[in-house]
Amino acid sequence: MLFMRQIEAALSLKIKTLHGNEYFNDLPEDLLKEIAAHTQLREYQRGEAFFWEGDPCHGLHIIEQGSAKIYRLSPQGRQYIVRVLQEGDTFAEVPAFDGGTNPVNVEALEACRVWVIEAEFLRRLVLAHPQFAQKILVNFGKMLRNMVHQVSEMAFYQVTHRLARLISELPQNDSQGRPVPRWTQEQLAARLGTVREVVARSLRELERGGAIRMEDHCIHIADPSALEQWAHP
Amino acid sequence: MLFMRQIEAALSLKIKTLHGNEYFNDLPEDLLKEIAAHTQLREYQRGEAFFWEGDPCHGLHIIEQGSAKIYRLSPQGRQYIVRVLQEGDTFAEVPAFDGGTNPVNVEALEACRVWVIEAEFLRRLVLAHPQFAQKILVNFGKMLRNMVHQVSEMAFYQVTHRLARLISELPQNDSQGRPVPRWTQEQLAARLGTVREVVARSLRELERGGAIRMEDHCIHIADPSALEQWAHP
DNA sequence: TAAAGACTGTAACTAAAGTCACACTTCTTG
DNA sequence: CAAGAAGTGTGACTTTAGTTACAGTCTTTA
Repeated sequence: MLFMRQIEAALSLKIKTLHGNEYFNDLPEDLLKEIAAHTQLREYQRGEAFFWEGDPCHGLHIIEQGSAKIYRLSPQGRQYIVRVLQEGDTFAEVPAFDGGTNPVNVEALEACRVWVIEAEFLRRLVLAHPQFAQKILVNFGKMLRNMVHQVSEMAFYQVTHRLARLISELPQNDSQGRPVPRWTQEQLAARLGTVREVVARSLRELERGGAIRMEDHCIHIADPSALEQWAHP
Repeated sequence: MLFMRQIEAALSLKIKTLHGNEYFNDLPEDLLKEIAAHTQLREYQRGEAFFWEGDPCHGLHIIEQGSAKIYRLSPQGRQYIVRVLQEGDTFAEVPAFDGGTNPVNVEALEACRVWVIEAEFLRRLVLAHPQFAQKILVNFGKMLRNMVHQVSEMAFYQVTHRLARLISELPQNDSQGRPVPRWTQEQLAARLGTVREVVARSLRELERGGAIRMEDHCIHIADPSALEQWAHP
């Protein structure tokens, strides 16, 4: 059994992190100090759950190090990955601000360090600092646009097209330029809302068409314009 | 060719409407008066577009009368209905608050009267009145939860199950208790992300199973628990 | 009220997605 | 380093979804 670990962190480190975050980067120094007092650093192992769907929400999360997946499970045990989180990404905004339970599961893909800012405190912050509220609002808008895109893509396109689009959008490196871990076929399938075998089939189809090339199980884009043809039919 | 019509509306009517809306119902009277000055009433015919995807946003919309659909179109011309709007519903919050273009198309299903509140003015309002911002935030959260649900339902369940769920959630009457217009098979299909013929097939399947009964093309729930079985497999 | 348009029902067929089975190849990790 | 776990490749098969086609019905509306 694995357990999340709470880490001691210096005030200065907390403030530095907040400074680097899109939500907090232009708030006054003394306010950051106050926020820092409601911020904790946590550590998770690969495969460990941050929280489960239906859990009460701990707070707003910011990934300091590592990566994670946001996903839902069907009653039959199938997984759908809503989003993959990289360093610097924030998540759990929705329950943090509406006070409801977590709508999704989140699990570490690699060992992770994560900042958690108390939800209750943030809701007070929103009421005191409207320009902060506005940033959250804009980000919620971005997420909603994204979701509308995701759901209509699922409705319109078949697996090979969605796979082509996913491949062409996969980041090769994280924000510090280090390579990100490659996706397994199982993960690609869960991201696309299908099963592993179908992804394998679609990969072969893209390879036969010359759009990609597999090299010891890594996907390389062989012909970007051919891939684009697949992605935008 | 049809054209949207701008309607003169008394200040008192505008204020009465704002009072009845979840976003504005607890703002002070003199502020409502100011908002009303930035609010217009518009009228649309059945089938007329409110706006198109990619258009700049006019403002926050509130349906005074009628119903409408929010949808996206595939390059092949397939339609996916993101949401159906009834009286009292608000929409276009996302572009109104993030200042971007409309992410979706909206079209009147019946003749509509719609209030439009200037986007530019609302963005100033958010900065001046944090409790207003918070309401928007909570509503954005509700929409995001909804979208996560929609996309994972699409990934997990097949058409007949999604159809069963849709049928069991279809409102029979609007907020004033008047019957809402029934959905065509084409519309059901667009809502579910499939095509008309498949919906027809699935309807027959649900009928053979005794969950529903068709009576001159209207869907009646014959056995609620059987329908639940289909909806939550 | 006749014609056009929108909607429904259904069958036959094709294509895409999902399931099952199993061999093979890495990676952990005791 | 050996054993197990996790991941991959692939073929055969079943099921579900999408396409095509066309007849019949109901509603507008000229």
